Amino acid sequence: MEQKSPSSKEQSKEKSKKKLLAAVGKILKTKGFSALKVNDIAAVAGLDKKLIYKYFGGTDQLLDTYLSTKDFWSNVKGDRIPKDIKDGGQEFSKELVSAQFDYMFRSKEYQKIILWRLSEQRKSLQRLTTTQEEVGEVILQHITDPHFGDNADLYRAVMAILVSGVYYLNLTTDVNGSIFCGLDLNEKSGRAKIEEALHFLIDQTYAISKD
Amino acid sequence: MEQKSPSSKEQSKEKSKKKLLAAVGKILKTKGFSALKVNDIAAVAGLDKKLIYKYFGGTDQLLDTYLSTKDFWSNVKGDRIPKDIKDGGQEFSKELVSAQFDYMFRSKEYQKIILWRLSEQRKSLQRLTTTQEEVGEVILQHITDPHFGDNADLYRAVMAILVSGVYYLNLTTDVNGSIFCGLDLNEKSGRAKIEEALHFLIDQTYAISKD
DNA sequence: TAATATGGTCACCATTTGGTGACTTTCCCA
DNA sequence: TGGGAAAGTCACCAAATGGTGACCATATTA
Repeated sequence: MEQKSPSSKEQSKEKSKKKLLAAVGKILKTKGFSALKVNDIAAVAGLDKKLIYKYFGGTDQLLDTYLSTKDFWSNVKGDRIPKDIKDGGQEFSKELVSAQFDYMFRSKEYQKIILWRLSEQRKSLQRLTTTQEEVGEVILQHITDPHFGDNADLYRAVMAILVSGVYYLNLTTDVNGSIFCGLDLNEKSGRAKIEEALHFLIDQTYAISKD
Repeated sequence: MEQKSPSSKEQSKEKSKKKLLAAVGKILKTKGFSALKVNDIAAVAGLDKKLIYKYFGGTDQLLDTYLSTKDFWSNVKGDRIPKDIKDGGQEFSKELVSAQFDYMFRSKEYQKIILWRLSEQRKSLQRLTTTQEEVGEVILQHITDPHFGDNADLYRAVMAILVSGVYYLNLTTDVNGSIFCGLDLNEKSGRAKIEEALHFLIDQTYAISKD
């Protein structure tokens, strides 16, 4: 396979594409998905909107391309799944949930994408869901289902609640005041309390398999 | 204070106002808050959009009026707070969370408002948050804080997670597939599992105060 | 019953937004 | 070096959307 060195035209084109994709990210982070209009994207990119149609076919395809470049599971899956799990995944579960809680708090982009996914039907967003379910299913079937046996569904339900809680808590801090049940979710102390509770709940769930 | 019987004109006006408010609800339920445009609201109400400006001052005020008529805490607060709580609110907590889980599942309108609140800054939505926090605070301070003592914050954090989880799970069933951690949240069986887990987690949390 | 006030309609305008044809500029290559 | 291909710009159009003045119809009232 020969590697043709790109001409300056091709370089320019790729550069423009990247500018447009970057503009999408910037707008998403700052104003949310509803502000992703052709004119605005082009303006932020400093290019003519015609290029969006030329290079991507339209706004929708640009957004799909943008989303497909994002992989928000790299912070969780793969290398972070340890080989030797002796505790039925207890510590791993805690790490996973904590990582989600922390990562989403820091990544406004991820927050906006999750909100987007709650608001709009879109194949590329759907795919994100599917991927996450698939990754989750591997962990569940290989590690926790065997450990919990008859209670496998209980553990699944607990994780569904905790992960959902992590999502919602991070979504709500941005818009509403950051107070939830009297805890300030923008303060370290408040977030530490949540994390403590997450670990506590997971420990309690694992406790039932040690009767 | 004399009660003037309303003239037929006044009746007509009130009727039109109600039609407009009803149109808001209908659109919100079916298409979400982003579809709440002047033209569409007027069309659904079967009236001229000019009336929105005449009677409410504009779309924003119409929406605020709409939201202020809604009280989504009537299904929880007040009459449902029992007088004689012997268990530190354990059963009451379970009822509360279950009621939320169930109510939100059935009320698409409530779902859309919660999603709206995550998406847009708006005083009337903010007020909803404040009200909920206030109601919650009463319960927390009078019932659970005393019961949990030093662990009061842990209980608060647990409830924050559970309630958030309930919110998110009900939001996600609508848009993404309804599968979460392998559980189908549109099926009775899946929802029963979640409810079981909610109760389990609350029981486990109360268990720490009985060492 | 005639004047007035008000609910309600319609036509119209300005702005925003998505989308495209025609043009210019620049690079590549025969 | 000249012609073609492709990057990039600009002007323009159409539809959607927010907003308003002028008008009509009818109930109330002097």
